[in-house]
Amino acid sequence: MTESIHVSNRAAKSRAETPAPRGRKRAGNGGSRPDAGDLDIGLDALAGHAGYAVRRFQIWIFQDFIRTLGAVDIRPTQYSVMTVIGANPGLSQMAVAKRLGIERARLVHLLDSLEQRDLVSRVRSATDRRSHALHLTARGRTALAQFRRLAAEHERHVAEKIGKENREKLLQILSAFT
Amino acid sequence: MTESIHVSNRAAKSRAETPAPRGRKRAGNGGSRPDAGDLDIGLDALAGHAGYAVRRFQIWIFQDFIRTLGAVDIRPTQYSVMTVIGANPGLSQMAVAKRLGIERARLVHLLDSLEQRDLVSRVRSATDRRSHALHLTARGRTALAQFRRLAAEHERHVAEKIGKENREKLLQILSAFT
DNA sequence: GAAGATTGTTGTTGACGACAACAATTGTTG
DNA sequence: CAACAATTGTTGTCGTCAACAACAATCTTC
Repeated sequence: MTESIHVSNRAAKSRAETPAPRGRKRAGNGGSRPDAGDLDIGLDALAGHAGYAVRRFQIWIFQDFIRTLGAVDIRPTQYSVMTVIGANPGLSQMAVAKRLGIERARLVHLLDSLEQRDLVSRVRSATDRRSHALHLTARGRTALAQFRRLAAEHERHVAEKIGKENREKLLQILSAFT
Repeated sequence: MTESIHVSNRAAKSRAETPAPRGRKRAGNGGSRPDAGDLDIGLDALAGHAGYAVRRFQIWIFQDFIRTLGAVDIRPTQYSVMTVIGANPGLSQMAVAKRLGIERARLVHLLDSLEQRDLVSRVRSATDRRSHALHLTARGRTALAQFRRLAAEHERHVAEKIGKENREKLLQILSAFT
């Protein structure tokens, strides 16, 4: 009962041909998305399926995010965690996990990593000694500012890819999920 | 360099509160998406990020797909594989993998599963004995027809969720990724 | 025909979601 | 106030998935 979508920023460069309808040749492209030579395979077979389009789009968008923020080694989930903490200092792990739809068990590892890099700090809450109050470190705050600039650059890539108006329309349509 | 999105169809029913701003109470909801009580946490912190919205939307859409096709135990990737094979009989595994952006190593297991259920058959190609020509079995064809009906029902859920026009606009915007 | 490429396969690694169990701590209730 | 239930952070397990690497069998090419 689980479905995953994984993304990498490495480029594929294979160039194979279907054995059955043999004939065409084409150059490799820079991603895992089917190139023009494959699009004539079942062109409309998956059209009209929102989930498939969204899946492929997400693969692309995560690829670009990871590539654009590659220099600072920050991935989408890490960025979202730091963003939420930065906007709401003192939040508990439980609160962050619920806000982002992350398992709290998963958040533990994410915070371990961010704390090791001195970007986030866990402070025992005085009012509820079970929980940790999460804060960005000074280093984390300046780092997040840089991440935001890179993320904005990534958003520009998205706008270039699907169009500025389409991106805004998309954000509007999906605003209920943010 | 990897990012994942996982989805489950189980319902969450936790109901915790942030320790810092203590006061509110609210009822649990039926999903992992943040409920209204959490939305006031960093409301606009992640707004404007297409990737996050798309991620959350995809989680929802996969949840619904898995739930809607739960009776036939077919998940999105399996459905896409059968759809492509059904529309293009005789395709090689390599061709299907490239078309769907799946690793051929991953497709091996997917086909193992589908072949075990007698939905897909691998036939050694006569022209290229390295490759397998993929076909739907008779059972697979009738099954796929049912899957399609359920998938259509799922698409109706999407339309209910974001609006009929918004769904069509979305499909149009993301048509380049299909 | 030998060297290189392709196809399907197996196995490994890492990220991720879902669960379960646990200690520490709170809250709740009799 | 004292048992009991619930919450929080943590650890560990399981299953899914993407990315790789290596391999045998099989083309392709020179």
